[in-house]
Amino acid sequence: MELGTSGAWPNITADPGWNIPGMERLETFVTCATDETIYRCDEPVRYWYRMVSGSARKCSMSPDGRRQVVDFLLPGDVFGFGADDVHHFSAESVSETTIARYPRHRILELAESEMPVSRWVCEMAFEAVSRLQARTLILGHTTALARVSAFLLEWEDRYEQGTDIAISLPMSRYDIADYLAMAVETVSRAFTVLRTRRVISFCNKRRITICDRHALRLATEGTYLESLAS
Amino acid sequence: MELGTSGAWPNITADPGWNIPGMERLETFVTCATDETIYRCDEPVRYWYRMVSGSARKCSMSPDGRRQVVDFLLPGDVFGFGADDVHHFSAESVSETTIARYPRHRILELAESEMPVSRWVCEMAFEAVSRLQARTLILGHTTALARVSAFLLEWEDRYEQGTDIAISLPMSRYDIADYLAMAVETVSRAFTVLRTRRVISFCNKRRITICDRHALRLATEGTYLESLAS
DNA sequence: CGTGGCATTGATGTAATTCAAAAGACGTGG
DNA sequence: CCACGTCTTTTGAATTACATCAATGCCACG
Repeated sequence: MELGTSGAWPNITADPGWNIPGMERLETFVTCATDETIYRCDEPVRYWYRMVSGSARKCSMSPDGRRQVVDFLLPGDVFGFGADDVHHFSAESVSETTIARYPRHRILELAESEMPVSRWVCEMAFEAVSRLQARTLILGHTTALARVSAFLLEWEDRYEQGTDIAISLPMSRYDIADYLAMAVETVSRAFTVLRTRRVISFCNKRRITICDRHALRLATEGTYLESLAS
Repeated sequence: MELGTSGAWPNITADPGWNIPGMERLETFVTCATDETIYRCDEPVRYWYRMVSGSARKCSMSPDGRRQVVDFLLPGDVFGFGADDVHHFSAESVSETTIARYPRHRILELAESEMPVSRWVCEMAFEAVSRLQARTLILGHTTALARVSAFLLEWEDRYEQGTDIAISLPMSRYDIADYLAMAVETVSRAFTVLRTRRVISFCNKRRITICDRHALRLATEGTYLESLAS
């Protein structure tokens, strides 16, 4: 999945449904270092984007300065698209990232004549819907432990790491907190509880292994692992 | 917007982008009383639906019995669609409702040949995305008062009630609680705080007027109206 | 006129935020 | 290589806000 940093690009045939005729002529690749801005809120939508490697976050800023992470983006995810012609969120890279981008108006033109492109746009939208719905269910949990557990299960599910057992969390605890709408300290405490009860273990602070998947699932329901307090 | 209960149906020309050639032959109308099931979770997707009048909710049930309201549906909203062929949520009417429904496979067939239909499907998906994103921002608020205030503002925005000043909340406090992921009592207390501080006023329990829109907006940021406690 | 579902209110315990501080990770430049 | 500063993560103590339990009021409906 890692494609390197720049220069000549191999064909992206790894992503299913990705060899859409006409699309490859529209795509250009860009690379981002960590914490670079991909697009800003209120900016006109010039491109649609597809994650090739790395990870990114989609954010919203409240007038009072609070940040919300609306979505984490992983390879295969298409983002920055929609009916509207201005971005309602900003997007930033979380780690070193490569992104394919497509001029918006040319995609829309192409979608008018090319049915496969049109169908592809639909599929992308459907995927975005299901990702957002999954996210809604996570945020719907009332306790901190349930939310963090649900987040880990979602992340494990989305983050296909090949045969690797450990899963990497490229984002900071702050990012996770802003994603789950809770304080950083609470996120950290939840991780600590899960670790001390041997539900997860740390390779390092941003790499974990899920030891007891069943306990994690129970934790999302708030039944097992009652609270953060011992 | 009220179309009556059955019999001959007028042309639905009120909804923008709604006279799609070929679509009207697919649509049939159904009416629901309050709290009727439109479709169940895990059921195969036979139809896609469009709200004509009334209101509905899309729900998810946790294994432990907790309910989450994923979305409220209002006239114009299209729901129950997606790439998948089983429903991942259930849908129930909140009040007396009329719904237009379209056989799923025939829509998909039609979308293959008819570009306007394909474009329409995209538009519906985009709308669903923006609705879900708005919802995510609401759930992202940390305090109860902020969430309830954000909900009211969203609802006012979506619920176009013509020239009427008051806005009606057809759903129960339980529905709101399950939508905002909080306890019913907390929702009730938030309403009470907003009422006693003259930010909103009640016509009756399910009909309110927003008196101080500015204060409501401030409340979503958690700055004004510090807490539920006096 | 009672019954049952919905809504509100009060009292209490618990869990999460907040404030504060320390420890760990990481890079920079001496 | 180590000292230093900054950022991230963790932990502790105090406070606040929410969930829960319990009770009452409120309608609508039979």
